[in-house]
Amino acid sequence: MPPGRPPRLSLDAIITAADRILEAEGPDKLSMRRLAGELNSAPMALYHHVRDKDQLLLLILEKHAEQIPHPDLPEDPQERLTAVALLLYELLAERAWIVEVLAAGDLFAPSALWFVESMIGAAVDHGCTTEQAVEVYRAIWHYILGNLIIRVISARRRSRTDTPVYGNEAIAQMSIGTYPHIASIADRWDELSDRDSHRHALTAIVNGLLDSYGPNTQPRRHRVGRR
Amino acid sequence: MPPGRPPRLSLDAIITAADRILEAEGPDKLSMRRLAGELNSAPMALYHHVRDKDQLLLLILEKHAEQIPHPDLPEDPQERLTAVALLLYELLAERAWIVEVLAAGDLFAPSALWFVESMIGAAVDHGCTTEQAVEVYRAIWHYILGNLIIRVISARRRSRTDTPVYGNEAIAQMSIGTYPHIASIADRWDELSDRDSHRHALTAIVNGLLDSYGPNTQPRRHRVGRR
DNA sequence: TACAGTTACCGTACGCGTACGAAAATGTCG
DNA sequence: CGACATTTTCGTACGCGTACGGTAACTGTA
Repeated sequence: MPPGRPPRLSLDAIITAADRILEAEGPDKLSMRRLAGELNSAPMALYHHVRDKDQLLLLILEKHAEQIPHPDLPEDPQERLTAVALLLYELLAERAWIVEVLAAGDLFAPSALWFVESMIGAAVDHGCTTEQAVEVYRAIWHYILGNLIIRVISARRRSRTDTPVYGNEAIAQMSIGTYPHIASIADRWDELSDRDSHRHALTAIVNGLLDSYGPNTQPRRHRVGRR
Repeated sequence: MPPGRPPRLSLDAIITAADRILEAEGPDKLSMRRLAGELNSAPMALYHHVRDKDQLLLLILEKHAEQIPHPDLPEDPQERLTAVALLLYELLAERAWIVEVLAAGDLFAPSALWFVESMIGAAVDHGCTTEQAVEVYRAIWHYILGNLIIRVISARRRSRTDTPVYGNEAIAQMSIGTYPHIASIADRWDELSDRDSHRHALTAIVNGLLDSYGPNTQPRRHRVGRR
């Protein structure tokens, strides 16, 4: 029996309670004070088990990641990389709350390392050096993160207030004459933005990255001609 | 002379003061209370001129954007798109504080619309339809944003505490055996992450996107084979 | 029993963004 | 001179994350 005051809280209980609030009432309702209340404890007591709120969210993500089965993947490296990236995207998109933490680092919960490994592995199988594969992985990750952040944040803003996003009027006004392309689609901007084109874009990005580091290919700083 | 209490504050003065704090002491020091103090005013007085802090930051960005000259660009659409994207990236990377607002929407200050227009225009010149060009632009923007966010946030974390990022120990432990590729570069992870490979990645992404929507090309949902 | 060591908890306090409504300072009108 | 409408400023208050230092509850040892 270890010495010291016996714990009343436990990391597991904290994570479970936090996850429950998250699922039931959304990320806005999850605060350290609220969580402590739920656990009949003081807010600062949580900080003995958790460094900060970000780490708590990360731990919740880890818990989720553990339960995600690893699917069978295509043989072809290029297809495989695309498939994993898409899978990762969709899993994260279902959990809007993580976006706030994801930015903190480029790797996530330990259990989610599988995704990193798969993506780097696919790039290596395709012919990349390990260093190149890491760069490919990071580029894809940056794209996914940027996409998620914009999607989540603007969705959240829409749900809070009914005023449209910041500068839509700016588009309409500024662009006439000066910015012909923008003007020509200004009225359909939101529609075009909402369309989930991420499948196509992700595929194209993967192709572009792998092509640039392809087998029998020296890294090219700029590829000017087409094909 | 309009009726009503004469203003003591002005939007311009607010923006200027905020920008000064930002340049001089960094984003951490810019708070609404501090800013109000600087202007010999009460915090809530600012909110008559500005919707919220995010909008204030956006206005500062707008002020910066006005002063950025529009450079000459390459003729070739593909090169041009890459050049604009790189330029945009570098301009934003110099202003780490904006990252926090950028997420709020996919377009930024009105003056920055020039970038959007240039990128969409280049894609159109390359042979994209307008709709496709918007998708290309957004994909590139997502990548840039994701890259910036990770770069800025992790840099900020490093500067605050000297403890390394979250799960580096997790990499080292978890990955041995299970995740061979990660294990093989675990010790060099930070080094590889820091390397600014964004030029190459951005070029490759642009190429991939334009190829996928290229001239004489039907939009392909998945391109499986190579070349 | 007394005391030290160790672990877990918590009370207080700070600065943050900002919602809300009252108050101040001007114009105009009767 | 009021009375009023209009515009701007501001005092108060809420909930947030969390730094800091104290206290409580247990173990072992003297």
